[in-house]
Amino acid sequence: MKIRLNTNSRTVIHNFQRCLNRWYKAERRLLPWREETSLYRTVVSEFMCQQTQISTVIPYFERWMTSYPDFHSVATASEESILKHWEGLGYYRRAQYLHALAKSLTVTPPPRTAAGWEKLPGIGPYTAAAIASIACGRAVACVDGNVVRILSRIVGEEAVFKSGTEAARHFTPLAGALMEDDNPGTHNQAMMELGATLCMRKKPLCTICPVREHCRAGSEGFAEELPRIQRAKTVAQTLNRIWITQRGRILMHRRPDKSQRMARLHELPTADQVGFTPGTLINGRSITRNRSITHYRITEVIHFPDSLTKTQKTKARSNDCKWVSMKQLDRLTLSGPHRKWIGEILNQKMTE
DNA sequence: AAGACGGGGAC
DNA sequence: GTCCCAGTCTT
Repeated sequence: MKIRLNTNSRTVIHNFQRCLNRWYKAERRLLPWREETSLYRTVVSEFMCQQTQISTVIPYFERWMTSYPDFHSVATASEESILKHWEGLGYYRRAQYLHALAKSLTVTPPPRTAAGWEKLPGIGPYTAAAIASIACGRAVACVDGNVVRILSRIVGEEAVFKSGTEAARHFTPLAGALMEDDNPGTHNQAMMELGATLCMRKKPLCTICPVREHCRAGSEGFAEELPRIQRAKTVAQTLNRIWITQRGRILMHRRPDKSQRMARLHELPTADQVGFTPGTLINGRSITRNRSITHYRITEVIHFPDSLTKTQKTKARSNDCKWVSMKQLDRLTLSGPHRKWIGEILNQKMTE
């Protein structure tokens, strides 16, 4: 007999909800934003959790709450400080959107509906539903990567989706049909918790799943193959950067305000920005580091030229490069990998 | 609708 | 190495 979740049966839906809920109450993890709840803590946790694993978020969340206990303290903080708290977490636009959101809430009161939240910066369908359900008690289902994975397995959906976004849209009606009107926030968190701790991408724990009797792929043994989502092919890139110091200062590049990525963050200047042609760097000392983000694999080669020509210094200045004292370096916001590499280089130099 | 975003954990 | 995570925004 094939298992097929009948969403027209109130009895079936009710049973699904009850099994899920009972499991969640017994097994849920204690997370900082669950132990103490507020609208503010929900909003901050949802921003930090976008495309980021919970375990990565927790220390950032704690530090954030110590520095910024409420929306007001975020709204009045400098962007420099906001970005510094986000250093290493990635997707820095989230911090800038959260800053803008806090400022807007000093003018307009917080929305009470998902549609209202979705109009605010950095909030899309998922985050709007999460905040509206968890903090405002609205019965809207959130569909994140966890929920897509669970629902694709429950119905045994073998179609290939072109993107995660398309898959989320596809499963939104089903997620809504499974929604528990009495306790929307708990239901949504239970779904995501199930995805994070049992219905995992690899080796899902189907034998102890509270809703296994409703799951087609689980009962037929192909849960691990779902969902099927097309991924972009890995693209390799190489970037040459320059490490140049002069009288206790280091040359750093501040990314422009309008930069799509990492606006106003600092980096070691690229060879291009300082006017080094590739050929002139071949024989010099260098180190190589790798980083990856989404489907990009970036090899960064950091070169250590002895000095810059006058022309190169002029070019660097015109490209937003500035000499920064080593002491100030700690206060700038760098990307996570940059922060790490610079630390490694400085340690190396100390022991030379 | 597709591509950018530019971190990092878990295999 | 690959996959994808409590996704959103721009083009």
